[in-house]
Amino acid sequence: MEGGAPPPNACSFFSPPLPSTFQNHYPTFHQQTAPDVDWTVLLSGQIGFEEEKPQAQSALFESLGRGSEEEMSSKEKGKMGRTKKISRPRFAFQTRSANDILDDGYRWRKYGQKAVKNSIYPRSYYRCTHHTCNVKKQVQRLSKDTSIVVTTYEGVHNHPCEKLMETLSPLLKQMQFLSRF
DNA sequence: CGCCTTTGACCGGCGC
DNA sequence: GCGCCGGTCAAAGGCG
Repeated sequence: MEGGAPPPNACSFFSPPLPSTFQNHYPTFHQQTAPDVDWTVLLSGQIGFEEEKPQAQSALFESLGRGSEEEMSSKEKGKMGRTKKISRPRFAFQTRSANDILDDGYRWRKYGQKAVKNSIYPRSYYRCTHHTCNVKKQVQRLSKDTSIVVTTYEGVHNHPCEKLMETLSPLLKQMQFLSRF
């Protein structure tokens, strides 16, 4: 389903298909990515809301072994306060990389790992460590092509990216200093 | 000591 | 109702 040749290097990944929301919220991707990362497929190039999902994305979800991604949209079960069923933006993309974990500038805490059907590799579940932010992501290596890692983001960060701030703050200080003259 | 991963248990949805 | 499956919890342990 990946139409066309995969972009050869990491940075070109950002050119056309990247959704602006993604760039806004994961600004450090192009700075932090390891050299061995080869961005192969960005699914859909848009935030995959549950109502309208792009073809490529549903195709990926199928290839990941999940029939449908509507599982989050049902009513509030409210048992144990465990489920917050809010319709959240979610999208997935594939990368070709030796390590499963991409450094996207945010801090993540792993909260689970499950073996999934149709895949010899487990799926890992991560949550953003920021208190007020409950963005999640799933990471899974494809069993068909073991060099490909599929990352699925769910939700939008409601706080700045710490690593970006770290990188930027000395620059900002210098700019402030220079602007006084 | 704080933050993280690991890991088995638990829960809900879904198909039969 | 039952069993499978995916997602989450939480205790325990590791590491700097």
